[in-house]
Amino acid sequence: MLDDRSKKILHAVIQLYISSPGPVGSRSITKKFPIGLSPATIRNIMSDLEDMGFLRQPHTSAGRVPTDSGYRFYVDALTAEKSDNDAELASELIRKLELIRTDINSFLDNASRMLSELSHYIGISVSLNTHQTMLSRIELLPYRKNQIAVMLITDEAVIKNKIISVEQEVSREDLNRLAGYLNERYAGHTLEDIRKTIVAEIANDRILCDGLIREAMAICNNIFSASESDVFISGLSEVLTLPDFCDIERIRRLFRTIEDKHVILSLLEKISATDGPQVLIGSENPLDELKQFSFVAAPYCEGSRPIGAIAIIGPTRMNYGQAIYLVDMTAKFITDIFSYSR
Amino acid sequence: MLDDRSKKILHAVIQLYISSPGPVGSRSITKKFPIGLSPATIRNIMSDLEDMGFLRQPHTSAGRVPTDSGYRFYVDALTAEKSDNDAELASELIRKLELIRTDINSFLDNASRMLSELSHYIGISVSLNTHQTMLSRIELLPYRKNQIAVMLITDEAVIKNKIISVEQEVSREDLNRLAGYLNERYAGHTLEDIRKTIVAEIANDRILCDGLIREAMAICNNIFSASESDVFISGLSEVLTLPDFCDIERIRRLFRTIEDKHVILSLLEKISATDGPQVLIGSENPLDELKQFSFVAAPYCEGSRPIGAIAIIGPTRMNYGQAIYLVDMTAKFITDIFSYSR
DNA sequence: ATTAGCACTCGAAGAAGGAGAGTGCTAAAC
DNA sequence: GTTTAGCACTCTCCTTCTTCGAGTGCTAAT
Repeated sequence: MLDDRSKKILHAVIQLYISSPGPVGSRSITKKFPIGLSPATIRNIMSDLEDMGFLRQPHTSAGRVPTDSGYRFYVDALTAEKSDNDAELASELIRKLELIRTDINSFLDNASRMLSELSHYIGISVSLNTHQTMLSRIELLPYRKNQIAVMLITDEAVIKNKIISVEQEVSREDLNRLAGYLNERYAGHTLEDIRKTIVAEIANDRILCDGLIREAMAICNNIFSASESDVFISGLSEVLTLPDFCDIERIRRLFRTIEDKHVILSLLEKISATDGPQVLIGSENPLDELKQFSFVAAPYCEGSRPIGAIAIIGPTRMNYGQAIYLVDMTAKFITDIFSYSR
Repeated sequence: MLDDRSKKILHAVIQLYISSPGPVGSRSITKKFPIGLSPATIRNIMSDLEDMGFLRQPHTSAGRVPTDSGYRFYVDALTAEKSDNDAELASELIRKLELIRTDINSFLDNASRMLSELSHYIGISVSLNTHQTMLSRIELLPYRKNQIAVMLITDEAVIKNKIISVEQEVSREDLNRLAGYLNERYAGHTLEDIRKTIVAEIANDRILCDGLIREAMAICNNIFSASESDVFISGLSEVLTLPDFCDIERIRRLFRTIEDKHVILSLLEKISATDGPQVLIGSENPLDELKQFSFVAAPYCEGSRPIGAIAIIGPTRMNYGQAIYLVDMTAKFITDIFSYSR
């Protein structure tokens, strides 16, 4: 659909714009890129690219700026040809990934931090709560008065623990019996299934329950009802250095949006349905508040089941090649960790 | 040291400045505050206050702005007389505090969120790792291949769990034996003490250890070495609405500083040594990057031992009365939760 | 088909000039 | 002696105007 020359010029505009913001003029292209064409010719081509919707003029007689579709075209070409990468970045990445491996307890925190440090954009990592998580074992322990400590050991790296309150005190023996029963019955099932089963049982036996069993049922219901996912966000300070973020109100809205972790979570849940790195550019983003930003995300898996995701949020004027590389490598690395430690 | 009239005027300047930034002039004081004095007299007094270091002129022929010492004087007077509070704020606070009580699992996250929502500044909450935490019980469970899940149940609300890697696989029975041994021997001791004892034992028995015991010792050392504290920060988007934060570079430095959780942690550790709400105003702050901001913090305790802290960070032009009220009430509330659930 | 030349456009940056708020000082009033 | 009115002065902020320069689109020449 685009001839080779047009493609080259589009890429040139985008690369210049990424390296420094502000409209790109025809002359600066001839200076930085050795295409054997004069500024006038380039102007004509740029005008064509504008008609096709890949470029845009902020105002008459200004240079051109990429549109979201322009970036989209660029990114698609990029992923097709697997860009060559900065060796320095690669070694830095590998060094930091090893750090993640050694501290499995806070790998999510470390991953988001690492992504933001290397990309200089916002780094995000989440553990997804797909309800497909499988229960390996459950432990119930008396905690304080009228409280029970629950430890859910799942097949993911993250152990969930929770304190729940109960109406009447339950002895350690009863807790052990209950835990034994739950393990025998539910180990190997997904949390979602267990929850459903328990709800059904409560409904059925409502009348004949004696005190302890009803208490036990309430406990189970509590345990398996809402299990939160973890969300880690780093590098908010990084994006403040970018000239793209000179408008405080825009940053505020962005921060406000991502401070609400549910939003991030549901977005990444959708994304992790497909595998490999996903890129959402500006208006492609489903959320209004994020339509001025770009989003590079990839799920990480245990086996073939996605159990979390990592992402980078930055301006649409993003170094996509680098961001995709970072996200892709990191997601694969984490997936590897889960595979080998099986 | 200050006569009554000067005090009133200082308070007037600060209150006007807090309600809207920009130098405060003598005439606006006479308009808003019914002190029976003319602008000229007030000018004279303000000039005196400037000599004493409580006020400052941004430039000749501009109004006055409070200095850090000015705020300090104001805050000291404030805490002495226990300011009367907004009834609406109070009821809102109580409503949200109840939410904290019902969800003990994420009370820190909720507390920081609540503080930022009510104050419109940055809300922070941390659980301190003072090494004085007492071990109630330890559970060891096989996790993945060559990994063990450890659950430390302490006398604080927060259960710490951790996955540690071991060199050789350890059977479930051995883990149970080890856990039993540790519980029998160390339950009731502080984590710090336990760590020291274990290090000493490793040093002593280095030569005679057989494989399993050495492995066990290594595990223990790993468990009790570094246990992280939790830090929750909310409301970064809130402060971006403030006119004080028009300088992006300043915000960036602030965000950069508080994104490094160690900094926050050590600051709050120091603060929680003394009880009751603490206020650090601008330059009183030990950290250079925070010298342009103010810090209101209070520890929460279990019994009399501080086990965490909550705080508000805002501009020096902060509504101190409200911030102190919020922090104080919240800290007391959390302390209460720990006392009653004993 | 490409390129040089040229008139034109538009924003950024700087200069100039009020307007306004507020001060400090002096002299009068209480 | 303290307080106040009056007044000249200062400094910022905002608006307007101008200039400058980068870059375009068009036309004619290559």
